[in-house]
Amino acid sequence: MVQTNILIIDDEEDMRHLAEMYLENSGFHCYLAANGQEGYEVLKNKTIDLIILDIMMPDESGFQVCARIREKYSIPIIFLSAKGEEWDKVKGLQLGGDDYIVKPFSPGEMIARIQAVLRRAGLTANDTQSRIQLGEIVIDRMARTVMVADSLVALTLKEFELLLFFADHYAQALSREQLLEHIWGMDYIGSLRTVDTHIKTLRMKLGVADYIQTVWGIGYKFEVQIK
Amino acid sequence: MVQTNILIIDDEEDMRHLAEMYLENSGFHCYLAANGQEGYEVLKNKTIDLIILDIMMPDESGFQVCARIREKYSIPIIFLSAKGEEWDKVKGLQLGGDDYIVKPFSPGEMIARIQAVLRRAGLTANDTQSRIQLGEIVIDRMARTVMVADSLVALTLKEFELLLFFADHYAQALSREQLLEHIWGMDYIGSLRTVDTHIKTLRMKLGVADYIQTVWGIGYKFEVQIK
DNA sequence: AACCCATTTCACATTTTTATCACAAACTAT
DNA sequence: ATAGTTTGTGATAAAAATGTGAAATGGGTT
Repeated sequence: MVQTNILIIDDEEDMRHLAEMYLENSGFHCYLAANGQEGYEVLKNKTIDLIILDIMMPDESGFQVCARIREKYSIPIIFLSAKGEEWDKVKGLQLGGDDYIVKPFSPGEMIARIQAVLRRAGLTANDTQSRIQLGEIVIDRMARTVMVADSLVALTLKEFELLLFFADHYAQALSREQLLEHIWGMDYIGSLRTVDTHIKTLRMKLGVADYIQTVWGIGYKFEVQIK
Repeated sequence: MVQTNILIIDDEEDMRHLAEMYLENSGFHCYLAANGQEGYEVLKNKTIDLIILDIMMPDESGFQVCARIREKYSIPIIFLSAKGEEWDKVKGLQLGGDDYIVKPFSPGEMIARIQAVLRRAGLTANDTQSRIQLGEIVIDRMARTVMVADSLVALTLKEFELLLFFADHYAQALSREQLLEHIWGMDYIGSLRTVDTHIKTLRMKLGVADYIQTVWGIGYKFEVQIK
């Protein structure tokens, strides 16, 4: 079984090593680069499955580096952004299968995002591709079962798909429109509030811990709470 | 009827009994050992077909136990690992036909893995391997016969193929489309509901225990129920 | 042709899921 | 604090999916 190789490009040494530590701990193998130039060298010589790329870097910005990488490679890229202000810029870009993480981030968030992106890219994120674990929740895509704290929870079709979509977009705020479009289909005509009802039942079934947070004025976000 | 004997080596009592329950429910016979030493004793005195071995154990680690077992036996071993961090160690080992399961696992996943490993290991013209046992059901691929609770049950072609496909995709939710495509052929044109009728007759013939579950909005799933 | 059996289709009963509404509660901005 | 939004939720109606008995179809055999 082949290891997943991740290239981290960030000018801050501390951040590089922090990310490396998180990732190595979860069984990924890391290559580090302090700037775009070093990154290109690694890309030339190693097989990289995913790139984590800081946006704010002195010489070339992350966006510039991304553009240059994209000339030759279609490797998924996850952006790291330091401040909230850059979010929308990243959002603005239509990045396809890619994603972005805002600092500071938790190990769990980082791993979840990476797995989600790898899953979308069709790579085997973890060996049992069928299973996703998020906190006390274990989702089995193949069996279409969900276990919460080691006991099986029965979900309906829509509930299951909702949870799966949240898992694939871990820690991202998702609008009702987005959810309806991806789970119900873009031809869905009906009330946005339908989502609310399903969120309600999902919350109930997933138990006391509030995995699904309300993002006021936007929609919902799935995240494992840190106690 | 030939029983498949499985030896479970794990220091945690709860985990031993959980695994035992899962396995006994699927028609396997289990021996339990709390450490390597106890395991060796069982191996000396009993015929074991497969070993489930926890990696993280206080005295001897699972890896050490594995090495000692391998000096004398070539019985397939499935590792149990508790944390993500150990994955890559397991990955690193070239374990041949063996496998590993990451906790927490679902009953379905465990059974599916065991079946897969047994099938791979069974390349040694051992006629027991054309047999698949799932709970009270024993399927003989070669003879194309099915026994439920030790008595022969006559299945039609489609019923048998359906059951076989379920067995080969144990604990997976399968859509009517998937079933039609693989059993009837992808050129099949007709009602999806045809599947329902065959499920109905299969359910009837397999007896009271509900092996075939309905997965609402998707299709069906074959699984031995835990009482 | 008549028969047997497996397979498919159909129609209707039953069950489960989904969508909507109305009102309560929570939040935001002034 | 107050008005105006937005979200939470229980109840209920509507829709969709499944279970099932019976009838129709089809292929092969006597």
